[in-house]
Amino acid sequence: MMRLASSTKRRSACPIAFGLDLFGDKWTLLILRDILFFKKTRFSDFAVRESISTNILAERLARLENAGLITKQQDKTLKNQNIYHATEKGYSLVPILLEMSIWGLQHDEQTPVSKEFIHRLTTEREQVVGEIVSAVQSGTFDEYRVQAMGLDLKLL
Amino acid sequence: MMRLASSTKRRSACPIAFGLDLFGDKWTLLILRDILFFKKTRFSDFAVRESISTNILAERLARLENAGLITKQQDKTLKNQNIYHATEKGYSLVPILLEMSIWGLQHDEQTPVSKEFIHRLTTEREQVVGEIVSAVQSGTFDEYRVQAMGLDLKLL
DNA sequence: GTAACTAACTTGTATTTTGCAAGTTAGTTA
DNA sequence: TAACTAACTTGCAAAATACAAGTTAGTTAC
Repeated sequence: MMRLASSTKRRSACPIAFGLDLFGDKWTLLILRDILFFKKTRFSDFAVRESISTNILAERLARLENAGLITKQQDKTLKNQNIYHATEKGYSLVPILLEMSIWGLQHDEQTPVSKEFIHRLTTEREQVVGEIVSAVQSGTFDEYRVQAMGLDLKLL
Repeated sequence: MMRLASSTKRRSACPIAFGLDLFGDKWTLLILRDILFFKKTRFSDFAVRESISTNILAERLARLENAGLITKQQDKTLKNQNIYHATEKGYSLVPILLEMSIWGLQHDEQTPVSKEFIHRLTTEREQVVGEIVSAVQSGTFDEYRVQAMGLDLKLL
């Protein structure tokens, strides 16, 4: 009942509006967070923490694939499962997600992240960002969260 | 019919989700764009380009004020008008908006911004970001857009 | 080989949010 | 003082979201 050439809607020539037309909702960036930061690959693993509805998830994944941010491929051995990966265009959203993470960490009074880490974020920001990017790239972000950010694994 | 302590909804401990709970929609960041980048101050000037509905605008402004990102004050001389300004917390969203702008400029094939500027954005990113921040701070962003980005004033 | 199981959706429907048009109101201008 | 205006508010149709349940191709256990 939708999914046109994606060129249908275009509110203005503003680059921010352009982005928001694609990911300006409560869910899209959380799905991308899981794909980009946590290397999740399967339908049933996305935005589980926030309990996304499966119909919304399916719609967003289709939209992201359509926009060229992610790819969907059938698992070679387990053919009833699909594997989602970010494309290069998808990876280009990392800086936005990083800034949003930093902002949230600095303004969420209830964050479970350690005060020390948040302090480092303001005093040695570039250093910390570098660490996060490295951890994400090497696939050790989960460990980094526990060790550097003081998070409990149970908190996901 | 709403507007509770804003602590009502909280999907997860994720800092990105924390941000999205506040500005995860198609309009909030456009209003902040106008306040932060274009120094707009009045109700009827926000997101005009994208023709926001007045009820949505009113609701978002109330939410932003409630969250401490903007302030609302009555104009001293023209008492039928209100003036909105960003707080320090509001200004802290600039990095996110900047990243979103950069992303949009680099991926919107129909952007009216000059190819030269977009090229500079990839080759001398930090330099360009510095220029933008300076232009915004000095209140000359409109001129900067015309001169450096090759935009027509009519495009707003 | 077949019954139970499961990942990945799809469908139906109630609820919420958004969009659009029109109305209101305090304060301003002619 | 009558016309005008900024800043909303209200009413309602349309779209998006949430929640529960159903479907289906493919996998696993026996």
